[in-house]
Amino acid sequence: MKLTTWNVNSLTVRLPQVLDWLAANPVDALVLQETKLTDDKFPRAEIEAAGYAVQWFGQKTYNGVALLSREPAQDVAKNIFGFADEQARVIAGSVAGVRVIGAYFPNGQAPDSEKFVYKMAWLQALRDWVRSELATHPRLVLMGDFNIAPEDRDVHDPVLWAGQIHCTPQEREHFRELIALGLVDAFRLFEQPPKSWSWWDYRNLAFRKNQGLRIDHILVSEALKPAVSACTIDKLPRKNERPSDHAPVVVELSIA
DNA sequence: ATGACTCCCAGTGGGAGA
Repeated sequence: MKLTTWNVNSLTVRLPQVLDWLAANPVDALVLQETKLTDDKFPRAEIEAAGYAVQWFGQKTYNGVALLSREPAQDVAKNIFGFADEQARVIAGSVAGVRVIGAYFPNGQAPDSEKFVYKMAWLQALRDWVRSELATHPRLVLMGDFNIAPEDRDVHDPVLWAGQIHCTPQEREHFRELIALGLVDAFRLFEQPPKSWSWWDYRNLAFRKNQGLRIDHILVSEALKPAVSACTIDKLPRKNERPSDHAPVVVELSIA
């Protein structure tokens, strides 16, 4: 079983790249972030024609998430249960016996901003909700654009980024608390190339210089951990013309 | 370097992203 997360930074712009990628990389489920589409504009027909069932939850201009899957997802949920949120950030569904949660975590903008306060509240609500989801769905995968670089080795220049958004102690503590629910960072189960990032700024030739952050993650529950056989970042789409600034992250599970 | 790029909605610029 293969699962993938990809922040596409506008599905309107990136749909052809997503379909090309899926043709070359068939997966059981793919969660997208930053679709930036209202639900009436979602390209359902094109995705279904490519052989995927799809659920989506979007809004104008910002945010927006989707869950593509070979088998139709069951028990689909949108956003964090019990957390009133005007922003479309979470979509969840059960695919082949695995609870798949796709999330676009708030950016937070700056540690002294109102958006950071929202990010902290969102993270707390997510944790409480994921705890209850785990209780009912032990086989669970939480993946998406976390907008958190968990450790200094996830940052191209930890001195430059120290205390900056994505790298604050508060964000990293929230990441550790998610892990403490009984999840594991699938990427770190394996030896990885040093300087592995999932995002590179569009500016400053950052991709060419490999100056990035690892902020897109796949967390799998302890029940699924023994089944994880690989986890990789696919840098290839970042080399496309008009790429997303994020690369897809792929996890492989040795289950049917 | 208070920038740089890309997207969006706007409307011939500005906010947001990370």
